[in-house]
Amino acid sequence: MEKQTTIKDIAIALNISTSTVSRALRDAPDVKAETKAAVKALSDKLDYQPNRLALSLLNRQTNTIGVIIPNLDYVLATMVKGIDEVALEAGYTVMVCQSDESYGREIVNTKRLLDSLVDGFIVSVSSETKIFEHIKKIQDKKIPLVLFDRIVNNIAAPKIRLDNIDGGVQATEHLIEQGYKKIAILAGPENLNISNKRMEGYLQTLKTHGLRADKGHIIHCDFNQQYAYEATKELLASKNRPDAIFTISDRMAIGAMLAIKEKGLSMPHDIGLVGFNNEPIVSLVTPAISSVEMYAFEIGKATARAYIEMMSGAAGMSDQEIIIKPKLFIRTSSKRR
Amino acid sequence: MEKQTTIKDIAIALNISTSTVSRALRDAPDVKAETKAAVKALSDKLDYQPNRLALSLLNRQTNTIGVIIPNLDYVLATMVKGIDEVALEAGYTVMVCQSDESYGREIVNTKRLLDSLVDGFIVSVSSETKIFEHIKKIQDKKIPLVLFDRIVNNIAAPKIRLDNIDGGVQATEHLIEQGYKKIAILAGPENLNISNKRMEGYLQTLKTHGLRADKGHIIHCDFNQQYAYEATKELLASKNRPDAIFTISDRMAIGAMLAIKEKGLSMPHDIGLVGFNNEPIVSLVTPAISSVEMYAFEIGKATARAYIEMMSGAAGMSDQEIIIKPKLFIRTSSKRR
DNA sequence: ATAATTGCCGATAACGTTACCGGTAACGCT
DNA sequence: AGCGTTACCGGTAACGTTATCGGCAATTAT
Repeated sequence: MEKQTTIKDIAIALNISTSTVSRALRDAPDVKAETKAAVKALSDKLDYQPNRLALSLLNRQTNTIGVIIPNLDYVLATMVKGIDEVALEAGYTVMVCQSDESYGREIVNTKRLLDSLVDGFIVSVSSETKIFEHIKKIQDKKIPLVLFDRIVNNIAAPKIRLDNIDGGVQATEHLIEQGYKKIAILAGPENLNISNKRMEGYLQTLKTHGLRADKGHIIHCDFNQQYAYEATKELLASKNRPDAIFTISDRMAIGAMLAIKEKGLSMPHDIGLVGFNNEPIVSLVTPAISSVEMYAFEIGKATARAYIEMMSGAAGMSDQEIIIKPKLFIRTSSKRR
Repeated sequence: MEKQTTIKDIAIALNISTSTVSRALRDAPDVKAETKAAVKALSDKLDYQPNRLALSLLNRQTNTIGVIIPNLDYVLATMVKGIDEVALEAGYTVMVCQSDESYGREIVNTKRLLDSLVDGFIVSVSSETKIFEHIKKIQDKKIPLVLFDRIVNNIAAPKIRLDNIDGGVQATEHLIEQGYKKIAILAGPENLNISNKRMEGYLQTLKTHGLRADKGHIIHCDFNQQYAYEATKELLASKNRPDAIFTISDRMAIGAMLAIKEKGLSMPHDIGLVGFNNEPIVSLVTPAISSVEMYAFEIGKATARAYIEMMSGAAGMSDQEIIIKPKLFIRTSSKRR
């Protein structure tokens, strides 16, 4: 709250002009060595720090990245960590705003950051978002934009995401290989792209192996353990009981596991289970749950790098799509051979 | 990247002065109604948004809160959510920086936000931080500061935290009541205040009931499932095997659970287990783990409220300490009566 | 010796906004 | 007619910083 020391304070104290102080601090060539020394000594003593607001106003850039994410669950927090690491290294400041999976909050956050606080955006859209006018508005203003994880297809921007189809393929392929025949899937909300892609991989793989997905074996439910638990209970009570379940998140896998145990069924013998995300928790429950690693930290880092590259004016970035390959980690819950 | 519409653009287009535009936009009384209407119409059309940098520079305040936290685990992410909610409501923007449990990163983050980007701080220190000069520097500059969760004792600032001692008491009291006699504790790093306070509650309660803590039953380990798993394995193999374990986090509880199961012991019969944080996961594993709820979301909201109160110049805030009471949720892992 | 260069520094404008002061015209009052 | 009041608006300075230009003295080149 106290007024910060400014370049002017130093100038007055040393009886020179602010211009000279500014130059001295930036080590400009046309300043006498002793003047430089005096300025630097005093600026250290007064603990001078340049006012970033003034600089930003002048240069029309803030060196701040606005990151908009739907929540702070394990995966997104890890991605943010990756973004943070690379961005800080490159001298950017990161501003994280959660939309809390709400379309309205996402719009408010976008608007807020848009009034000259950031000079670019890194966005992962909320599961509720179906209209993308606010995202397009960013581009209309020619403000750099990178999309990651939960991307939007019909917007031309660098996109960094997991190969979700391949994740679904790997999980399903593995279950089939282990001899499971009736594989169910617990998917997320219907309009959630990442969920649909994982399911696409699942359906593809079934088809490749001449299997057909029972309609009742495809469940959409909220990204939530409780729903997964209940959905699994129903699945297990149905007449055409599945012998394996692929869930598109680990939280859901744990919900499913609970229902399976409650029913007195054993994994991997009676039921095979594969999750997604490879959260630390999956290797600590019993049985340990097989899960698809999505390299969230890497995705975060790649996202920040793409942003930086775009800022540095690299051409042809606008439709670049970086696709990270997932990898299935096989554990007890699905290994019966 | 395109230049934003400014007040000047509107002024020129309407052939009036910037002063008038400014007044019109702020609904000042001394502007003709039709001028106001024209200005507003054009500003809507051009999608004018005031430049916050210019305003901040002028008013010497940014309406931005710098939040510095050690990581983004479940508890802290929940707290940040609480801070976010209240702060946004009150018109503040929140800037979150993770120190990644590193003293160095914490200092860098503090310095970065200090150069006029925020006008106040909300801080939870990293587990590595033992020197608090960077925190004191904030106060030296008379910049508002609120501490939460992992607070620093010898700094005079509003503090919002859990009653960690009481959490330890509740957990231990419950285990004793259930008939457990040899209760071990898995604590965190030795200099971590929140861990030590929970342990203090544990020790107090043992004493109250005439029990003595075996030295070998007090384990310090990193906030990490893997370490907890190994520590528990050792505990269970020791000659004086405990009949209950209190862990100061749920992640550690799950690590402990894994070791207990591996040893073929049953909960709650052979071993009682109580965790801390009450993360959603604990009710989804088998057996469900008793855990101390710390109301992280509430702590976050209370923190933001304290910050706002302080900013509004309320006197006598400087040493206020808000202490949230925890509550033990009893589940299968420790209920044997 | 004169011209050109170099070394060093100061003044000014600009970034976008608002607070403050001052000014003009129209109106009403005595 | 002369005065004060009101309604409305413009000009200027300021926030902290740097880019640009120009200026002066001292040094070097011709």
